[in-house]
Amino acid sequence: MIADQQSRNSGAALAELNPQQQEAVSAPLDPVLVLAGAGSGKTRVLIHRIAWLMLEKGASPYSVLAVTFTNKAAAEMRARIEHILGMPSTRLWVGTFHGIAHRLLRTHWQDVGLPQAFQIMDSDDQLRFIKRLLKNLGYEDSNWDPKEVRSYINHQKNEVRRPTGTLQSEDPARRQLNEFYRVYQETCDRAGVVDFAELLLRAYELWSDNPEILAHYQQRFKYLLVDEFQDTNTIQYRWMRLLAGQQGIPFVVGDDDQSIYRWRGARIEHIYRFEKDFPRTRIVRLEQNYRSTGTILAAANALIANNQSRMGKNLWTDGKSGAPIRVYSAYNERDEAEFVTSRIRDWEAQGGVRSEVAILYRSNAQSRVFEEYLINARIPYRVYGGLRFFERAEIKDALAYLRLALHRDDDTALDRIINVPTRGIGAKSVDRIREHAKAHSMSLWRAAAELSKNGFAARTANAVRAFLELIRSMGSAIEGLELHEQVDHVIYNSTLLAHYEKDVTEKGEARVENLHELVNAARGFDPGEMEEDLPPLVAFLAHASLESGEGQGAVWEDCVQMMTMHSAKGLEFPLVFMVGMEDGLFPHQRSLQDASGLEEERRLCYVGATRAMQQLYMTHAEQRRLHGTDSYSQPSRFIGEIPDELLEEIRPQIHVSRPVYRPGQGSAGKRAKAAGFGATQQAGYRLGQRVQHGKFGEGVILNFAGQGAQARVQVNFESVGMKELVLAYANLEVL
DNA sequence: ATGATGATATTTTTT
DNA sequence: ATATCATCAT
Repeated sequence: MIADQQSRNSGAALAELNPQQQEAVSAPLDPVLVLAGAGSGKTRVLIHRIAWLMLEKGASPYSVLAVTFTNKAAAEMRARIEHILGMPSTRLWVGTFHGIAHRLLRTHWQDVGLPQAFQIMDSDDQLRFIKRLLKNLGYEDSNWDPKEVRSYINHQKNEVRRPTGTLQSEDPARRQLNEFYRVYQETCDRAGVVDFAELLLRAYELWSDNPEILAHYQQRFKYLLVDEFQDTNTIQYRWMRLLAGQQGIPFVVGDDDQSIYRWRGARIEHIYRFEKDFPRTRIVRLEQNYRSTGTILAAANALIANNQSRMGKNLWTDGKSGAPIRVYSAYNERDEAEFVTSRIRDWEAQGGVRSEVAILYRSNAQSRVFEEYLINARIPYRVYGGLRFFERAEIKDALAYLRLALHRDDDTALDRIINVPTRGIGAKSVDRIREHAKAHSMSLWRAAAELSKNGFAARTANAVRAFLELIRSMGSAIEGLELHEQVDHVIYNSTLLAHYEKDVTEKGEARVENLHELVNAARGFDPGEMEEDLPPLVAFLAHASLESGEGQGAVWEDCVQMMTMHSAKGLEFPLVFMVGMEDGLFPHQRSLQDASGLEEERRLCYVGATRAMQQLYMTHAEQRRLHGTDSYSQPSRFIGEIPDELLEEIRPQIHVSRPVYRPGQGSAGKRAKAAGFGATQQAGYRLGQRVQHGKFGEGVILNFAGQGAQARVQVNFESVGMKELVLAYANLEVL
């Protein structure tokens, strides 16, 4: 299921590559832009380029910097490089932009004015931080949404803008935001915490402000390789341009048609301007696809051709054209799930492997119905996405204790756990601690200490003192312990464990399990060379912030894979279901405002379709329960953009798929409600039946109501949407 | 200080 | 449907 299966150890850098791949891999030592379509072996080319540089050009591993966007991709890349070189490549820098920036900052903390033991805030920490600060500054009533403030600040940073540089704005609201940004940054600096965007910005400034340091790295990293180049945002691009300078040899690989992260700052334009910024750039196109059938590629090509702004590429294959793309029109989301489930059963019956099947959807909420049906059919599945290990509340709580035990002045940590588990220090008291801290510009810790001596009522004072003492004793108790013993000590003595053990629900059990798993993670923690000079606990905490912990405790069972189309990027599956293909859902309603939003949705659809190797299904529902109410929509326009001759419409089964009653399942009530809506057939009509109306045109029957002469029917018309008609007068023609 | 109740707003995700 | 958040009563 990982892309690029052809990668076998070839021994030589150029073996088993097609001519275009070879051209890219062995391009002269000048800047190279590889435009690589889906499934054309782009990561493979990047890896072989590194091997080629080292084996053919005698490049030292020391001179190579390879950058990716996710930790998973970085790990995979390192493994594949080691595989192809046949030796461990510890000297090679392979990492994410953030990981590399972090490493630079740990080395050069003095040059960028950070404390040696600076802490990293993940976006959740950042949000809490902003909320707290907003409160502190009395912005409570101004209807500022903390999330919007966060995205504003991050956006500024991603665009390489400091508050000082942007303060002069005409718009007063904007000026206020910038002012807040300024205070936010000051507060971060004082607390010695760094958010994700700040990692990149500081690393950028490290170089832009210190020519001699920049020169050192420019000399060292002669070869700079970037994967998924279309996902770079402004700061990342400027950073790599700085490093490349005049002498560096960047090798970037990307696909403008697979750019789906504009909403988080990625700029496709970097692909377009690359050859302007780097003279003598050689552009290589990889258009031969090794993944999908001709039909799937033809559909994907036709679809993406509707986008105006693209560099242009056409995927081709010398393989078979394969089966048509099958389109199923369900009449509601349950029918859709049942259809998919039954097709997966068929796949299994024919000896297919479950992990070769993927259900792809636009938004996470859509997974639920499929889970229900798959559970019922006893088909194991795995849902990707959702909370990762280190993002779970109980884990973050435990880590906050550790952080506080390590640095008393870590306000973010203190704020998080001062009353977790509840120990009688309520919001009011915490507010007073904040006030005091603010008034005397001191940390929350010191403020709490001072107020506990003089200023709180006896009961609160006692509670606060007990808390302070708890942290102090933790601090001294964990000194000198092994990392996993430190973690173990904290989860017990913080009473977090006992607190969650009281919760006998599944949720509570999972939390207890997670806390134990945290001890395990600490036991198995290997700082790697990036952080080997740091104290283990500091390294562990940085690791926890930077790596959210994908794949923690993953059970390797043969499972159907369920995920959003976003997270499917880079993966491939023999059998793919793209579900919820409805206008409003996909393309998503909120992207329909402007053309560029729609184009990004189309690229997402392109990404989804090109995941499929052999068989692609697209399904949509006439009626869908969304946010608790029913909505009705038309098939996605993207289906219409695929030539008819590539599609095969699957007629709804004659039996109306009414959920079967299953004894012992909890949601019988729900089901009864759904089924009890009315008959599923009525005098020549059935649910899902296409009908023609004199005035409204074509539509689909979604419901029946009433009896005899009052019998009514709900029809979703293509032109006017939902209508309820009295059968006796409607004069519907069955199609 | 805390648990219950009602209003609100619901893409996509990595670091 | 559901999760999160503010407000209110205990």
